[in-house]
Amino acid sequence: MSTTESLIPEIKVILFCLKEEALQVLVHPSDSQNRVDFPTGLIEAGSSLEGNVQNCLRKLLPADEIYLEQLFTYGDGLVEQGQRHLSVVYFALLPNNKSDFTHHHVIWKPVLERNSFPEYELEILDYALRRLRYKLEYTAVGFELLPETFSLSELQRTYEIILDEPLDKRNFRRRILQANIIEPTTYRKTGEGRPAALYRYRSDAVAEIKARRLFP
Amino acid sequence: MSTTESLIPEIKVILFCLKEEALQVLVHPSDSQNRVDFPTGLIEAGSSLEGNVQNCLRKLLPADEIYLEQLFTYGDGLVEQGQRHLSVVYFALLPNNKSDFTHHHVIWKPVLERNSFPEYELEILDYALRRLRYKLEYTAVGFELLPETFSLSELQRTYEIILDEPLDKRNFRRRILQANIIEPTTYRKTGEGRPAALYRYRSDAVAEIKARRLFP
DNA sequence: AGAATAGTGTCTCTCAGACATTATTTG
DNA sequence: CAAATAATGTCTGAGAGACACTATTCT
Repeated sequence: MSTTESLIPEIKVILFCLKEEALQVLVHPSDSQNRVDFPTGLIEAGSSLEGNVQNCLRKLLPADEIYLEQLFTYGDGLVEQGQRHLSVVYFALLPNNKSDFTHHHVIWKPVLERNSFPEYELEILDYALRRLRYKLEYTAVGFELLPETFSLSELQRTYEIILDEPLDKRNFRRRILQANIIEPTTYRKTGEGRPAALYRYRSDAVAEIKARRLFP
Repeated sequence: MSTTESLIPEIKVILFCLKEEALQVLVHPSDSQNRVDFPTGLIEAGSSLEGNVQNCLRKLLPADEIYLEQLFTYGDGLVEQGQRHLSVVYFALLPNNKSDFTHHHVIWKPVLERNSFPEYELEILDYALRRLRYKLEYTAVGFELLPETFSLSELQRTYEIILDEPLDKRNFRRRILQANIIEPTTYRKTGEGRPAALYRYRSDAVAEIKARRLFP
């Protein structure tokens, strides 16, 4: 009942990225054992919540305008130094061609290495993952993890990694194409096999997807 | 950029209820025109966020343990008296047999009377409504607006009011029954027509529904 | 008997999932 | 021409939506 306790409003970001055939998250490594932590920042009253998150990320990596979504606000999370935190948690997606940077205070951790995470962080991570998987199904948010143009095979692989299950090639293509959110570009050759057509998502589909966001 | 501005964390509740064949929300009526406001409370560091919301509601009405769900956290909402608010918004559902109370600072307003609400409140309300409708589809949350036992017709009517569209009787019953979340009880007679079977939801289905909550 | 509401079953069409072969490029 | 990856179409089963009549109670 001590109303004298101060309540510190902060934001937290769960930033996902595809690296080395695995879904990874950005964390601050910690001195001892597995006390990793997600990037966190005090909320500055000067700008919007999303703005705060973008600012927080800009300090850690050289990418701007990242896909963001509010996840949940936790009020009874960590009690540290006798102070309570009110954490507004976001999740964010970083295209994999922008994930190669080095900043000595953050590293990538595969989400499947579950014992890298303390209990509380794991809970948040699981929830973020559920949301990501869920959105993937109805909103095709997978693009946000890829460069501007990509092949259907790459996109399918992205889905498979996130969902952690194999998908049927023909059914996948049918679904994606008839969702009418991507459009073809030109060709590209890799060293191996038949060249794949490259797609990008339709610029007007972005707005459409935003509008489809039931959970902004 | 003035970090000196203080940021006041608060909670807000959008409480829905079924009254007079309409979906209504609880608001503080305001002196002039249409400046209604949703119930709001400062966050006390002593208890959880949900606890804070329940406390806030207990001050306004004689009902306990109400269905709650976190909606969204707004950081750039109202700027009042030079202070910014950080509003964690919840939505809540009140069974219609508990909605008859009088408290001089709150009233019920039908959600369809859209011009009763100022712009910002309307935005929040719309979002809450979308979420409610959405959850109704996959989680059968409609029960939370009815007394403990109810007929299938009453349940269907509830759905129709919330979704604001007529539903087919046979399809509705099929869907609800095969979802396996309600069980029959005994009969009751109304003055009119054939008596309807009364149902309640399966107590073990409550846990199931909670588990199905993708968005806690 | 008439008014009022409860309760019940079938058909059709669309969509999701399983599934194997051909096409194009490189070395 | 062998290896590697891209691209393509059909069938089947399940579930959603449209639809009309019979059953039980009350006055």
